[in-house]
Amino acid sequence: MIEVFDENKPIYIQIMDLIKKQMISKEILPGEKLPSVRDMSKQLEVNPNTVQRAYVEMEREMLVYTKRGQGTFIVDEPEVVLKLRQKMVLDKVATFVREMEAFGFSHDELLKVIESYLSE
Amino acid sequence: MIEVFDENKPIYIQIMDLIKKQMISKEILPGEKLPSVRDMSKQLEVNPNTVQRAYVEMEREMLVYTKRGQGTFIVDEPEVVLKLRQKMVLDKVATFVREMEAFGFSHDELLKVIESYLSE
DNA sequence: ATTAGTGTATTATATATATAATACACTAGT
DNA sequence: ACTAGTGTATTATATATATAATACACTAAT
Repeated sequence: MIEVFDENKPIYIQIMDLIKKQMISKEILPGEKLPSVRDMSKQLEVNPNTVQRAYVEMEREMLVYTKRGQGTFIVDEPEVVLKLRQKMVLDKVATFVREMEAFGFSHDELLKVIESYLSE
Repeated sequence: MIEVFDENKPIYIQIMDLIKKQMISKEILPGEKLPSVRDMSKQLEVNPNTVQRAYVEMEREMLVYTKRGQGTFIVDEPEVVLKLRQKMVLDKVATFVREMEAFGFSHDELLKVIESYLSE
């Protein structure tokens, strides 16, 4: 499995994160078809059942839907993707801030660290 | 197990992260004794073997050492903790930036999102 | 010597995760 | 009707993770 987000997580979770990332960055658009379970499993060098599990979970989260015999598709409503984007961005920022605070960083220090990192 | 960092990770990894966080934020200092395997397991409501595994892994990483019959201790050299802090902070910042970029955020947008989050 | 508190080791069991191989069912195009 | 490409289901196996219960070995204090 390719490393896109975090290791030490189950592969099926990593696959879900990968697809969500593609939805958010508009690499896949509402209504578009995902690679078939078999294709995706070859692409990621992962067992088809693992991809299947990721697809089923995402269907449960109402982010994709399935047409039997045809494939699995991203939901058609762009609003859903927008909300996902907002939620994931908020989550990432909140987690980052919380963890930096846990390290003893003030908000000012935190901003400075990022700025200095970005200016390299 | 208490949720301090990330779920979807093995508990023994979460325990290691928890201790590292305490080292970095100076909640535990160089040379100090960690809670015994049995105490820690009660504190975290986790099996003793799981705590043991976390301790062994951290000894492998040279962040703690063990005196048989006495306990497990944070390394004595403050430099080691400083290096850990630098490494973990850099890692967190880099990961955060990388993931936000993957979401399609420019550096400017990224800074603005954090600033607006912090000013709430 | 005894005791209490340490780390350490062993064995068994359960659950989640991942792979593997195979089969079935639906859909679209020919 | 046939075929290729879909999702879906089943069964078996392996590995990592976590718990549980127990025992052993070392250290310090009494």
